[in-house]
Amino acid sequence: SKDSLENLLKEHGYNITNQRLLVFETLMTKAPVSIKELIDKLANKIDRVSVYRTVGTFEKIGIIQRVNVGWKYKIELSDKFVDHHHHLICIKCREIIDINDGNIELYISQIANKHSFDVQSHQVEAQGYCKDCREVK
Amino acid sequence: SKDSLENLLKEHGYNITNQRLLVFETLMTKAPVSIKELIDKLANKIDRVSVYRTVGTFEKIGIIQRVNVGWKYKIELSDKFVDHHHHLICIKCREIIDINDGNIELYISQIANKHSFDVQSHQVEAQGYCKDCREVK
DNA sequence: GTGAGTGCAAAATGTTTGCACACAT
DNA sequence: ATGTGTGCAAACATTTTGCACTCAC
Repeated sequence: SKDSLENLLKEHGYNITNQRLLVFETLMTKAPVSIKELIDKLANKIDRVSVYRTVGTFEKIGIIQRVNVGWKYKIELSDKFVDHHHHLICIKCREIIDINDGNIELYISQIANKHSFDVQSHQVEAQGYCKDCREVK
Repeated sequence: SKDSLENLLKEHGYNITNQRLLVFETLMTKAPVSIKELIDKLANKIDRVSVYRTVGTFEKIGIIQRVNVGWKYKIELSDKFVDHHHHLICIKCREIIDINDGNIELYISQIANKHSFDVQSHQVEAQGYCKDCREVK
């Protein structure tokens, strides 16, 4: 049921290029990456500028989403490719733990209804100490 | 029960200066502001660099918190000065609607427990169309 | 062949740092 | 008087733009 990169690109009238495939491939590693990490990982394959542009078009057609980590953002594949989830972020070791649970969506839509607000997307994020770090705090 | 700026500064060994008072005053207008807006509003009173530094120290001692709006961040007074809340952000008119509700904290702590995660702070944010904009979408 | 995509250079924007002077205590 | 805070200049980092060349279709 998950979409394919090629289809999404074609659907929106974008060409399939080696650079776009490479960026996508890098994002497939699952963990959110900062744009700097993305640029560095692909440094000798894609120009920095093209990484920015690819991220821009990927975002526009819903291939990726940005998640906020410590007031910088990171990039991860969108719900079209990965199950919808949220993040727990350890403020010591910087680990990012995915959480999946339907209740929160229900909760958000209830609140939104009260305000006649039509929700298109949402994020939940919590910072704290992960299992390993909470002991040595 | 809310703290005062002066106390917090003194407690942490910071001086009370006109610049810090001015930044605080600007944030009192309640709506989250971007750092650019802050700099511009105070342009002929405080140097850009000092705004950055003031935001840095305010954040360090918990006077302000950053909220994410469309992958940039904005700045607002922390829970020490304003009741804890979350945001609905209209993707058309950019209005930010505060939401207050205790259930979500309960929900987050439940999930965190499952992962033995010790939550220190959290954010919930939803994007969509506000009451006025959903009709003309 | 044609238009979309890329790389390179450069501009624009955002943020941090060093240092001399000014101000709060 | 002392040391913290500020402004200015400059460094540094991040993101965007212009343009000629290249590649996907």
